[in-house]
Amino acid sequence: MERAETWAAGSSPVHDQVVPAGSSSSRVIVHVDLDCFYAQVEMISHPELKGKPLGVQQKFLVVTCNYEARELGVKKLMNVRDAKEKCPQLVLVNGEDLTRYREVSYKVTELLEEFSPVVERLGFDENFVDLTEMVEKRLEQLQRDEPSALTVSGHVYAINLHDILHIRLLIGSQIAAEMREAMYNQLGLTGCAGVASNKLLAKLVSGIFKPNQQTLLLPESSQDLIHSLNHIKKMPGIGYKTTKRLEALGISSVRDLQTFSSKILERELGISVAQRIQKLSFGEDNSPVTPSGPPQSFSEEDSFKKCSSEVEAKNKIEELLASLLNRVCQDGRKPHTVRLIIRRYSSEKHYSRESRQCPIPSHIIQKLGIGNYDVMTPMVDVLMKLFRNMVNVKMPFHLTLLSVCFCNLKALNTAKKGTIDYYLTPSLSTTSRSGKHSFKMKDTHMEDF
DNA sequence: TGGGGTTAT
DNA sequence: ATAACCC
Repeated sequence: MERAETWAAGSSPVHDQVVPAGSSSSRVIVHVDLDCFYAQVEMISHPELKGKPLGVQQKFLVVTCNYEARELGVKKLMNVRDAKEKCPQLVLVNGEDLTRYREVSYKVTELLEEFSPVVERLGFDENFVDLTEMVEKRLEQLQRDEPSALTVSGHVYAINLHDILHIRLLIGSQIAAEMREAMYNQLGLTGCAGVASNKLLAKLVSGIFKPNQQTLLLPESSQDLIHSLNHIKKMPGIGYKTTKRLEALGISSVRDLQTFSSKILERELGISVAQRIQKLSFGEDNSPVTPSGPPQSFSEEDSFKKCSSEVEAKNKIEELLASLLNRVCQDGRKPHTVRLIIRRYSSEKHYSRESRQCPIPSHIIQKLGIGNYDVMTPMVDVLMKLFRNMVNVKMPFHLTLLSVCFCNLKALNTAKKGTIDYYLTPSLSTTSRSGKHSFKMKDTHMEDF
């Protein structure tokens, strides 16, 4: 593998900082970012596509593409028309079904969790891992087994081996290299990594050398890094809306935000957002790496030019629901809430969705683990009630998106017979022992209950 | 702009 | 239920 790079231009002043081992104030975080993820998954599924310019299409967009395509001028989220014009040889595959991408995405997260359980997902192709504890262990092991045996492989710039913070980050970058090696050996995937002292900096630095490389940020270079962002909208955590409001205040650069009056910013954006983003502008981010665990929700959506009848809507909802039920079945947990989301056509207005949600009736929840067709009809009925609550079907309407979401997921019941929980659990102490449903219990695995 | 996700209010 | 953020 290529060597790890350290992003630091100038010479670093050598001031020894004494931070006690295990000090809570200094963390080692890695951000792992897969290269053009959907395109990589497609090339693994279809090896004959390797070497060709490849784009992944959703509706009329090329949502991502491999580096061969990028060299020929194709960009992410480019129109299919423009992309074909730029690059007539472009091969397109449909990527509207996310199933395979989702599966591979979780394999990556699980692989990273083997290094350290504290892994936070960001989308399908990015993960943060808090390496602080693992680094501490390796440091202790080094001091015990091989005193003064820490070697730097490859060229690392401006590192001070007498600075314990540098050493800890360096060990973090060694772990990052092992993670990328494991991703390649076990899953065939390449990606970037950034190692730094917090999530913001790790994420920013992971993108410095692209593709399939990793970068270590030493604390002395963090100001250079954040000022290399030429606009505040590039700062993760400052989105479309906040950018507009900041621009209205005359703030456009990172330094503008750093030097802007905190009082006025708090008045304009609220204390929470103001304080958070102003700290971000200094490269400060104390947000923890929060283990993602299993997903909080499952959703499926479809967008289209026009849906204007109830029958049409019902057909689309049935399609979304069928896929969702398979996913819920695989997951094992049971959702207790269902939500329907729509987007209405509007000529100008920016992108707004409406939703209605309700609890899933308990008799439907019980049938969720096992099958498909018993649940299909009553669930569609529930969803169509939500639909008619949002859309007056007696009036003309024009929708451009439908989405169904299952959330409020609860683990399967582990209540054991004879315990208080058992008798307080309706599905166990009442329904499953009484009458017509009891035969179903024979088909399902009792240890699941 | 797609087809997903999360948290805060 | 919506709005903001992330990919």
